Amino acid sequence: MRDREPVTTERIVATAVALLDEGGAHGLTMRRLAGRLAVTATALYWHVKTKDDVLDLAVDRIFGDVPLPAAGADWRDDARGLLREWRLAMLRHPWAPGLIGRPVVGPNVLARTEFLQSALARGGYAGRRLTVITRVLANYVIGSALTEATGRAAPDDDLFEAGLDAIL
Amino acid sequence: MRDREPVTTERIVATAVALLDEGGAHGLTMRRLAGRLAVTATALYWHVKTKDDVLDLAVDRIFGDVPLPAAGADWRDDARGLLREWRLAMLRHPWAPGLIGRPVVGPNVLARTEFLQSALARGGYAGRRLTVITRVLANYVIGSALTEATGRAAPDDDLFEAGLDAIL
DNA sequence: ACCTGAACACCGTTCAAGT
DNA sequence: ACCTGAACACCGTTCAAGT
Repeated sequence: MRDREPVTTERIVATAVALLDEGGAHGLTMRRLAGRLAVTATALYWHVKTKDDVLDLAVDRIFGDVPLPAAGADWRDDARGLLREWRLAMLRHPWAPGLIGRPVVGPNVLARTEFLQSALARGGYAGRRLTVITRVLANYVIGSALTEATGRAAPDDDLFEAGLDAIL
Repeated sequence: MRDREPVTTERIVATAVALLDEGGAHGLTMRRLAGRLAVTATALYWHVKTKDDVLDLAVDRIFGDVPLPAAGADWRDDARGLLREWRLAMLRHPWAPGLIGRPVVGPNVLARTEFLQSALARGGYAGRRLTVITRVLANYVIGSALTEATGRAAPDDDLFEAGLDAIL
């Protein structure tokens, strides 16, 4: 009852991210989420259709922290900088890579993917070659984050960078 | 009560895979699993420590279907053949990529990773370069399977193959 | 428009008890 | 050794009702 800011979708998502950071996928519960917002669990369903919605929003939310710089001089630096930050954002929220498999693509993820693609296009890639290289890079980042975030492989910035060297 | 074969860990895992195939991560329930085996939910806990154990076993189980050929003449064919089958196994069980993020590595996954690494070693990779290329390839496969299995990207064998061309 | 309360149909897991 | 039954502390979600 300390909590008197109105419940908004934004506050729901922010709190969901906090809960996920604290307890992993296991830590997010509609009831717990509601408790944090000083509201009944059932109240959430006025703002949000389902728990899966909350998960989708939470995943997209953390990609909002990946800086989307203005296109710089060097397209390669632009692309690699984005991929670097992309990976780091997921390592900061280790529950994210496993959830990235959800079918929904949020606006933040979309914007970053498009930035990557346009940087590569400036590098001379086009058509099918552009599609291939974009996918290879994006999938490499996702796979890396997934294995590193769960401790299956120790996070290693240099190794990740060396992998980029091998591709781009 | 039709079911009179004894409950074993193997049967538990096989049934778990079936349940996951039918209903995704959402479809696997200790109670449902037990029902299929004509046994009480609590009986499972004699064979298995926790539901997470079942998930780990199920993930490793499907990698047992990835053929581990004898090392052939062409190391590149060996490596790419394995990666191809690896991806296909995950696409046959779309719940798997998202669960691959669990910390536990089972023996089947381990054996396949080692086969990949040894094929690449035959190709002349060694030391740090070997580590890097192994990771790049494994992470590319995992990332591809993750995005394709959930319909975020349409599965496309040729595109996947073209990605391999760009790396190896 | 926004929230509560009660209710429904579930969960995973523990533990004493049976055979 | 292997399984049951009862129990505990939870879940997500719907829906009528309140303000």
